[in-house]
Amino acid sequence: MAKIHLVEDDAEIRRLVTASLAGRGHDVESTATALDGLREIVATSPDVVILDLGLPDLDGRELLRMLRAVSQVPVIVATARDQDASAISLLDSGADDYIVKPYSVDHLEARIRAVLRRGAPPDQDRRRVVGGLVIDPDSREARLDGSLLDLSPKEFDLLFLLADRSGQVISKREMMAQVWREPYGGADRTVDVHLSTLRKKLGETASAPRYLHTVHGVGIKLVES
Amino acid sequence: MAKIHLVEDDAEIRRLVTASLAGRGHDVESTATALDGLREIVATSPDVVILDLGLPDLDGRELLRMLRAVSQVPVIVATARDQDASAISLLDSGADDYIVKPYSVDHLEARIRAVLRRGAPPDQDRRRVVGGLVIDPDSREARLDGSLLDLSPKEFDLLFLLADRSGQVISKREMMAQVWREPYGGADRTVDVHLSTLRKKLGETASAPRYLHTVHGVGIKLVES
DNA sequence: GCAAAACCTCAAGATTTTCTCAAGTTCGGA
DNA sequence: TCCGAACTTGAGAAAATCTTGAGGTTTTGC
Repeated sequence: MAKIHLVEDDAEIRRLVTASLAGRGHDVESTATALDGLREIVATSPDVVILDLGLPDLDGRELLRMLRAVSQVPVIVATARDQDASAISLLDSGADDYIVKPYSVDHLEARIRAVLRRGAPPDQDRRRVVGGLVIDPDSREARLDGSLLDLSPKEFDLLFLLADRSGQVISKREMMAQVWREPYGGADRTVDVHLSTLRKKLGETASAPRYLHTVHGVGIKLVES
Repeated sequence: MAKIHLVEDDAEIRRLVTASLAGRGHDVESTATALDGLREIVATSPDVVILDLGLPDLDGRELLRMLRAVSQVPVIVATARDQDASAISLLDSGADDYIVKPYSVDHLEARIRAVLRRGAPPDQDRRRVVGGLVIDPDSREARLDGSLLDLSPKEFDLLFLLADRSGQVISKREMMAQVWREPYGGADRTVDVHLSTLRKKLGETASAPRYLHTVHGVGIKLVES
């Protein structure tokens, strides 16, 4: 599920938490000291860091500050009950959440989820739907009437460009500029060939198009039927 | 923002989605059954319909078909994950988009925006309208009394030029300059021939013009009747 | 009412633009 | 380095469009 890094000096707790989270499908690594932790976190860039206070070599606040200098990773601070106040104040220093020891792994996982959800980029959905065609640039999947199309990178980009402005005619010159990022040298069959294979994969022909309609002398537009 | 109608039999989901969308400034109504939904949609003509599959009284496809018989309103189909394929296939049956349950309201709103955007005229609308003639240079579509005309590139450009300055007389010299980007050699039948085919496609003749009026000795002007 | 000038139409031939196949070329991973 | 998918390129076929020349019509000026 998520890649988690645990910084915790108590070997027993480390073993326990690691095992529990791993058992829930997470990818867990751990270190026992602040400096090791810092190094590992930077090297492996986990999705979340769980940081125990009271590490032997460095104050939690100190580690947090160093970490924030090099990474935006969400951090959950774990603290013993009597250190409560100090943990809360850590929220101001860059921690994203805290949990009081001893904690249950259920609780911990709930916090992890919350932090991940919060930090995740607003899940804008860039899907484009045109009739029976669904094109999702995030997963780079395109479906026709529900079944997945096997498209090469250029083919996908081309189809997305056309779908993004479906109904509008797009010139080959523009396709070349958008998809290839190159100026268009007139006598170029590259775009044509890609359109041709695209048509083949969409199960249509140039003379009987379902989606890719050529507008002679101008370009191509994507509209259904 | 938009007037939305939700058809969803689960009261809890209905309450939740309604509240969320309303909180974002939308005007939301909802119904729990297909038949109520149909009635309400026809009566209130919303901007978008969100349609849950698996309604108690009627199959989603059935409702969609009935709805399409009386309305062009954009429909977003909501479906449980295991019904995925069926939802996608509904795209062929008149749905405009789909979303998989459970969905976040963020997602839903993104989809709503997408379908509304699709229906709305593009940012800047370059269309020209003269009587029953509509000419859209972005899609390169020209319609006469609602039905699509099949025009060649030059014909389209010519018609657009005339429509762009409808009411004004435009000389052949200028047409040649604008559409052909070439100096005008007096004895040139090219423009005449194109105007002729254009008239044919507009269903008119030179002696009984509806749109293309000849101004003897000067040029042509496009005005209705 | 007549002739000249300006327009219109038709159809065939010339051109332009697209499409597709097949044969290279590249590029990244095994 | 070798293999294979992806991308390019060239050439010819196929479409679609454009142009041209030869009349036929309508309009204008006398």
